[in-house]
Amino acid sequence: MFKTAKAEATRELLRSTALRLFRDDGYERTTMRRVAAEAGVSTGNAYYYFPSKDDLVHELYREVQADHARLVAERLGTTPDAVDSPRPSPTRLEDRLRLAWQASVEAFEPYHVVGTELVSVAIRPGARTSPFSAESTPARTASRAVFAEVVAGAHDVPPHLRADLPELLWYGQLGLTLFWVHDTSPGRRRSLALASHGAQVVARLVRLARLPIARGVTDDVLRLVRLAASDATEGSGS
Amino acid sequence: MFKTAKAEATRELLRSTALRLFRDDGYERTTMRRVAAEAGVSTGNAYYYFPSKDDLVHELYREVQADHARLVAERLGTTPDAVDSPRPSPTRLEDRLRLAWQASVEAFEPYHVVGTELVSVAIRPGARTSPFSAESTPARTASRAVFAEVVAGAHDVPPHLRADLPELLWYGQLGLTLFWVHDTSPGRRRSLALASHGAQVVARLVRLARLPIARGVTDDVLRLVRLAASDATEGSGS
DNA sequence: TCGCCGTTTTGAACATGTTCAGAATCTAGC
DNA sequence: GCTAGATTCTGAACATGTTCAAAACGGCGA
Repeated sequence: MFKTAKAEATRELLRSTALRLFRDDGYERTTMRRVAAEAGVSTGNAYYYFPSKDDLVHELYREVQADHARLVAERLGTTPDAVDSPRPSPTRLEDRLRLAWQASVEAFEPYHVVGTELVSVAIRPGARTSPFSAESTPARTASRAVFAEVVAGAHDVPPHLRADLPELLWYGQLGLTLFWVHDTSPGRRRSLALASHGAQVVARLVRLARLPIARGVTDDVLRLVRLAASDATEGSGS
Repeated sequence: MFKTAKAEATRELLRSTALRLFRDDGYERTTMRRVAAEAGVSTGNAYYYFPSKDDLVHELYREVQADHARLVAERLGTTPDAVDSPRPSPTRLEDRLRLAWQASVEAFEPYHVVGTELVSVAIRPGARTSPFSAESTPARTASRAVFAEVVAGAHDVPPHLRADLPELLWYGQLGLTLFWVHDTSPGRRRSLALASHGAQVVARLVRLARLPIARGVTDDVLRLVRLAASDATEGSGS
């Protein structure tokens, strides 16, 4: 399917229309009929390209995720064309993490009205739109890659943490998103504060993890993370 | 409304019918029409008692929450009638916490098929069925009370942690539930393991928090928890 | 140009969540 | 016992997500 150029155009028109309506009017008021009508096609045609409304939400999810990744790459100076780098990219974990988490708040901001549904839809396990499902592995991988880069470029992360820390930070991102959805403070100030203080705490804990006394608990935490991480990959096999 | 005894009976019949159907057939196949039909009343009548399908899911949420609280109370020996206590209730945080978290996996088990929707519905901020919303404060408070009791009866929790630790453990419960929803291992073995190892990690961290070196990061974590905790109470004011 | 076949599009139809005007039933006061 | 008013219940109607049989379109070989 989607062979011809016209088909691709129709699909893209539907996609952008849906995203605009989601952004401006929220989830419920964005009717499949309305999306189709505003795109100038029939209702059935929308379903030809997007099998369900959830799939349109999934497009939104991917868009926002991509925006976040782009924003972080820019600010970490990871973009290939580093022509203009007004300030050098930070190398401390705390700074890099704060930057990544706060960037997510910024990237998500235009879609705060649909945030709820975004999360609600994203959380459904069966749905192929869930970030935990096997079929959306690319999106999930991309999301985790952000934090892999955060850790990779930090000079103050001990070697034995480098492999699993990104996963842990990704869970933090999940929690931050959950908080953000419920955050009604102006400018999402509380979410930004949570991101900032969260980064500080993580950095301190990582620093502490170097000490011999912390060795035991560190190992335990890593084991726990690995246990949790194998969930999605193993659970969805059916 | 719901003045007469017959009305109360109808309401209860609808409630139990819905819960049974949710448990046996899942969310989607439990139609409002079907609930009404199997309860022997008209569709409209179901809406007289439960304004939306989400409200029926909310009943399920409350039921499961109550089951969890009851189970934990039994095993911690907190029940008023402590006539038969085969073994003394544990006083170590690790044991109490493991018990509480693992009990949640047990209590949720019958409803694993609807787990997804349970979480999905529970997470919606606007909805009065959300555990974060002001209107379901009782359920949320009850849920947190479980962990307040876990901490209260533990002999190995330093004083400066006692106030905020329950909140933190409640977040852990949230995470565990999220994991459980996606857990397809037989007997939910992975979730039980996560609960067990999680309890171990928490206990070790708490032990570590006594040391002077950990003072700084401990304070930061507590600040973070308080920041996160004020979310629900403040955000829902509108 | 014509006809074939895969691709794209249509609009009616269906099931479900939800609303609502009114019918049925019950209770209280006489 | 009887009526007025509140409570409880009904079933049709509506909007929306989704499906599907069939129409329209488009390119390609004869």
